[in-house]
Amino acid sequence: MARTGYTEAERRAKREEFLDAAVQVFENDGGIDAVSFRNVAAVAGCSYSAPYRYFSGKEELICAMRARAYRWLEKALRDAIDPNGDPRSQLETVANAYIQAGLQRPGMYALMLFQKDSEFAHRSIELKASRHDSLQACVEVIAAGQASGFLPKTTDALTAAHMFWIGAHGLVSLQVGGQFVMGRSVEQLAPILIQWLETGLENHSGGKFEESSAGKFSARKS
Amino acid sequence: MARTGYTEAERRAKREEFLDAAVQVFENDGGIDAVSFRNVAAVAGCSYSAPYRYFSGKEELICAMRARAYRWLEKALRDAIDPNGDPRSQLETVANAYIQAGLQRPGMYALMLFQKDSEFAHRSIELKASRHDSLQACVEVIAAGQASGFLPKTTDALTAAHMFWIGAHGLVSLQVGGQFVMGRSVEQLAPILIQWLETGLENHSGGKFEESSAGKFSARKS
DNA sequence: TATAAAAGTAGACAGTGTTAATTTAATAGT
DNA sequence: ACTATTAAATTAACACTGTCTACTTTTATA
Repeated sequence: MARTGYTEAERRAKREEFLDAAVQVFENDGGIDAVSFRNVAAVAGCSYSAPYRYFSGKEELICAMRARAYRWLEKALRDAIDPNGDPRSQLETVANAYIQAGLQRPGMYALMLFQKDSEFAHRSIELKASRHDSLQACVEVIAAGQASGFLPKTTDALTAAHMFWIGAHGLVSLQVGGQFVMGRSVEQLAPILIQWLETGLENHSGGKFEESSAGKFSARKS
Repeated sequence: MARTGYTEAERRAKREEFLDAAVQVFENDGGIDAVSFRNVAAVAGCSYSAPYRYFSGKEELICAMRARAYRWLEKALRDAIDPNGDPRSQLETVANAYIQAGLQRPGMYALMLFQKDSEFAHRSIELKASRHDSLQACVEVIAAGQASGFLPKTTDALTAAHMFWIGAHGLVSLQVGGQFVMGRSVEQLAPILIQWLETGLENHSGGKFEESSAGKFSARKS
C-alpha cells in the first residue's frame, strides 16, 4: 500500500483555502463573473486545474461559496441577539441585523439569494443545511419571543419566520438590486416593514386560510 | 450621398427580432447562460457579430431582455384588474396575479429580479421606465382602492405599493430560488402574506417612524 | 529504497465576448 | 449606366473561460 493522501481534515482545510481565495476574488474583483478557476487558482497559488481535486466543477465551487454566505448571514443574525436584552425588541433587532448585513455586503447577499439553484445546488446538503440554519436562527428568535410572552402565538414560529424571511429578503433584495426607483428608500421602508411584521404576527390567526382549487391564493379575514 | 441605412422603425423592428431570438434561447435552452451572441444570432439567422449593430454588448442585450420581462409582469398585473370587479378584492387579485405569473414563468421572473444591476443597467432608461411602470400598476390599484374607500389612506399609495412589491417579490423570489426548505410552501404562505399586507395597510399610521442616527431602522408602535 | 496512490501541472478543445478588417449591397449624384 | 459613398453584415482573430486528458511530482508506507 501507499499513502492515502491528505487526511480528511487536511482536505477540508485545503478546500477552505480555495473558498477563501474564491471569496477574495469575488469581493475584490468584479463579482461572480470574476470567479474563474484560473483566477481562484492564481490567488491560491497553484495551477488552474488543482481546484478540480476539491470541487467537481464550477457549480460546486459556487454552491460552496453560497453556503458560506448563508453562514455569514446566520452569524450576523445570531450575533445581533442579546440574551439579556429586552425580549420585546429582539425581533426588531434581528430584522435590523438582517437589513444591515445585506446593505453592508451586497455582493455576499446577492450570492446567497440572487442565484437560481443549479441542479447541483438542488442536491447539495451543504447548501441546504446552511439555508436551514439561517432560517432556524429566525425561528428561534420568534419562538423565544413567544415563550416570553412578548410575541403572540397565533402564528406558529416556523410560519412567522418564513414571513420574516419573505419581508426582510424582499426589502434587501430590492435594494441590492437597485429596484427602488420611485422615490422610496430602504431607510423609509425598513421601519414600516418591521411594524407590518409585528402587526401581522399579532393580527393573523393561523389556520383560517384556504387555497381554492383554481390555484389562486385567497385570504379570509379573521 | 448614399443611403442612410434603415429607418428608425426598421432598426427598432430588427432590434426586437434579436430580442425575440434571445428570449427564445433563454426559455428553450438553459436560461441566461445559454444566451450568447452566437446562439442568439443563430436563431435570428445571421452572423454572431450582427447583433452588435443593435446592442453595444451583452450587458445591453440582457438589459433589454429584463425590460421586456418587466413589461411582461406589468401586463400580467394589469390584465388581472377587472374595472367592474369588486374593488374590495382587487389588491388580492393583483397579488395573486403577481404570484401566479412568477410561478408560471420562473425564468422570466428571475431575469427581472435575480440579476444585479450592471453599470449599464444602472443607466438604462429603458429598464428604469419598465420598472417604474410595473410598480406604477400597483400604485394605481392601491390608489383606486383607497379612492373607492375600500383601502385605508393611512399609508400613501406609493409607499403601500412598495410594501406590496417587497412582499410579493420576497415570496416569489424565495420560491423561484428554491429557498423553501423547511416545510412551508408558497401555497401556504401566499394567503398569509396577502392578509398581512391588508392588515399592515389598515394598521399602519404613516409618518410615525424614525431612523436613528446609528443607521438602525426602528419602528414605533402607533 | 521501491512503489503505488494522491496531488498537482500543462496541454488541448470547444465555447465565449469583443474588436477590427473585410465584404456586400443599396442608393445618391453625375 | 456608372461610380462613390455608406450602412449592414460577415469573417478572422484575440484573450478568456470550463473542463477533460495525459503527464509529472510528491510522499507515506510496504
